[in-house]
Amino acid sequence: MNRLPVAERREQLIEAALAVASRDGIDAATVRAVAAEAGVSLGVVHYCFQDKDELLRAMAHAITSANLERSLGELPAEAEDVESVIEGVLEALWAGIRDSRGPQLLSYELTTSSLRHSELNQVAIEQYRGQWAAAEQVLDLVERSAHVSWSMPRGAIARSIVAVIDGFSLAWLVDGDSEAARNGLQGFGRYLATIAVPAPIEADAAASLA
Amino acid sequence: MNRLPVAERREQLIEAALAVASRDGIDAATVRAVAAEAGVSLGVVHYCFQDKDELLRAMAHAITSANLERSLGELPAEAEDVESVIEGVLEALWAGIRDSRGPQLLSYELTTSSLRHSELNQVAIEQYRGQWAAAEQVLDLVERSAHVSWSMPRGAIARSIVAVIDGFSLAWLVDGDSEAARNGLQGFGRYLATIAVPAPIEADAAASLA
DNA sequence: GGTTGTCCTGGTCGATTGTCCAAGTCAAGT
DNA sequence: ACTTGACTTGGACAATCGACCAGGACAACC
Repeated sequence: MNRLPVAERREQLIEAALAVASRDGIDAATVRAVAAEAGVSLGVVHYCFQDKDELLRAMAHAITSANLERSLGELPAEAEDVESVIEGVLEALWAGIRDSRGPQLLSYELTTSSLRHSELNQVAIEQYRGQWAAAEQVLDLVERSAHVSWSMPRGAIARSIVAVIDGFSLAWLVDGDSEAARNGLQGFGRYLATIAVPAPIEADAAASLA
Repeated sequence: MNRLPVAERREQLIEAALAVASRDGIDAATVRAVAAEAGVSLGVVHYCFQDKDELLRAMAHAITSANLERSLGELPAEAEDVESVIEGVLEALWAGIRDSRGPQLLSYELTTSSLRHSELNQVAIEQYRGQWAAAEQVLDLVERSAHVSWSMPRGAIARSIVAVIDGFSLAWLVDGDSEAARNGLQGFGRYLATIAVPAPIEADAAASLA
């Protein structure tokens, strides 16, 4: 067994916990299973983390960050008409979910666990705050790409984006119908396009017109 | 302890399991906790159910049926314009969820548990089949009340209704913002109204015109 | 080369879990 | 009254869990 500084060992254990929980569910992420996945002995976990809850909180933080990066990582930004931009963005978000079934299911397990166990109280709300913020950044991107603003409060739209993606993702996890999820999100994209309004002439846009 | 025929005892235990799981989460619904909630001794549970999974499956079936009855139970059916009918229907569905936080959270716990544990394999899909069917019946109601049909496949619309309600409900469970959920669902209602088209004259409608 | 402190090992403990069982209790039928 | 069968009781069991600990191993520094 390699000797590692405690900080690196923590990261390794967090990744091991993420692997176990994504593969077999959050209940399977026992201290023993995580230690085995990481290839270390049982005591190491309690040497690096005060207790199991601290490990789970760290894991939750890791998956939240990973989801955020994934969401904002590979968004297409080709300037076209509003509808196409929105469709492309939603398609990219959906592709990220479809290709990570285990972590996505784990996210929902973390949400419900957080709502039941006070030790994980902050996990769910942080998860959603991150997603709502990411959705607002997506709205920024659409605004800049398609030169539009919105006929509804941005916060409300961001919340809707997260809600709709969550809803279709959950259904897809249950029945595996990717096509239905795609179609549903495309329909939502068309709706989003209807609440986009041409942006007023602003400083930069005015400059490009001069 | 009263003596009861096994069938009635089963129902009582299912209700006890529902109470414990709704209040404290699905993990808290241990055989012992359920027995204590029902006021019976430990052995009774295994006298009435082969094992714990059978009890949980029965509980899941009960909550699915309850959700279905609740959804279709108190739908307003006053004939007005499409938008008002849809808004009223969504408001009724949302009210049912808002007033049953524990069971609603339990539903999501059951969904994720079902997706992880093969013993509960059928639970989630039955849950969703029920909800999709209920959503289609809601569409029926709107059609008859407002005399419209739809410019999209009914199945797709039903799936969207369930997805959107799921998504907003989940967010509401996390941050408790009822107003945001209401507003989001109202926005979805306005969208639904845009994909409703006036119904072609049919037999009964034609008769009422004669 | 000895010392110090970090990191790792593997066993052990008490608590909780699902499952099982031998015995007890009670109502109904003969 | 007595038997039969349905229902109940509460303890016992093995398995698994998080937590803890005494000690071994290793690298860095004096």
